[in-house]
Amino acid sequence: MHKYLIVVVGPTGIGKTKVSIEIAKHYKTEIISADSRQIFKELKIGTATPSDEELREVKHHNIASYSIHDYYSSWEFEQDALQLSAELFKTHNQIVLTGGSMMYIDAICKGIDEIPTIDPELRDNLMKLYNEEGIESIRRQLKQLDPDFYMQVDLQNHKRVIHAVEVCLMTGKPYSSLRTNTVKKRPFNIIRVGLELDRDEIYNRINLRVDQMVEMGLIEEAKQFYPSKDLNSLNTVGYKELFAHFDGEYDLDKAIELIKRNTRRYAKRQMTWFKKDTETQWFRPDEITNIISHIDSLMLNCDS
RNA sequence: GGUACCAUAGCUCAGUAGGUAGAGCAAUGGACUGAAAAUCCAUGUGUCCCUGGUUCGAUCCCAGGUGGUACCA
Repeated sequence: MHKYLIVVVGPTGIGKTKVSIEIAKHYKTEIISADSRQIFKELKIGTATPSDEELREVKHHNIASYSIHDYYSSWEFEQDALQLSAELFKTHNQIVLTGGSMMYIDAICKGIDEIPTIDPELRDNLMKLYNEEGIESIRRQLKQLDPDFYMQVDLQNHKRVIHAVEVCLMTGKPYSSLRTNTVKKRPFNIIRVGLELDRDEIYNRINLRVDQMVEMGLIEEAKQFYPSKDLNSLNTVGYKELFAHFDGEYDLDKAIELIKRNTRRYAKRQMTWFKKDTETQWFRPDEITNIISHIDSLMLNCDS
């Protein structure tokens, strides 16, 4: 009997939680979340973390397991998720992986290259340089340290340029030499299920969900973390707009409008990313039966 | 019922001394290998309300309609 990782992807707000619970219940298994913000225990309302009831229905992993003050990235996620899946596959043939964090999904399905974690001081220094002198000085460094990558990177994107430079400085090697461009072998099969709806429907759901978050106390939740607003973990839709509102940049209605807009844009980016994968089979979130039979037929094919 | 004003992009509006049009917001397409709910790039989508008239040519001028708003009855 083979092992299967059932990966459920789709834009934010489309109903991944519900569908993945149904799938997990059907196969009597557990869920690994691939969500870069639900992983923080402090963030509940603004990240639409599954409710206590939902968490009781099916065991979820990688939800509320770190603090917003911890350093966490897709590398840590790859490690965590692989270890977890190995553990779960001892007693299950299927595991459900669900989440909207595109790079986290890739980290477990394809793997990411081994690169050392960047010394925070080094990153701060480069960031300072960027803020003081602009992107040009960072670009110059990259051109010298890794001319190959300089040619392919988006030179307007300071995060990419800075990251390449910090990797070069950290390892003493060109960043491009560490990029293997390979997909890592995994000890399990991957079945990809995508959830989709008409754009209008997704956007309506998002707008509605934001209003519900506000009713549930999103503003109070954000207020609580205002002192830590510069943390990367809080550079998050739903919080950053409220922080700006607390700073007096605009009124509350405007903040809520921006949360809706930025969530919509996030959903669009997710769709662009997920649509690229040609192996994903797409369903409406209410087609549970079809989804299960699709998974069953893929497994049957593989096992025979 | 009368008078006035308005009707242009999804929304709010600008504009054309007559040569089929442009801002803001919203939106759309895309990139993505350790910050990824992050970060970055590109893009104007239009029966200029309808029907006639004048004109080489009308979104613009004229007439009539339709819809809206305000005021007067």
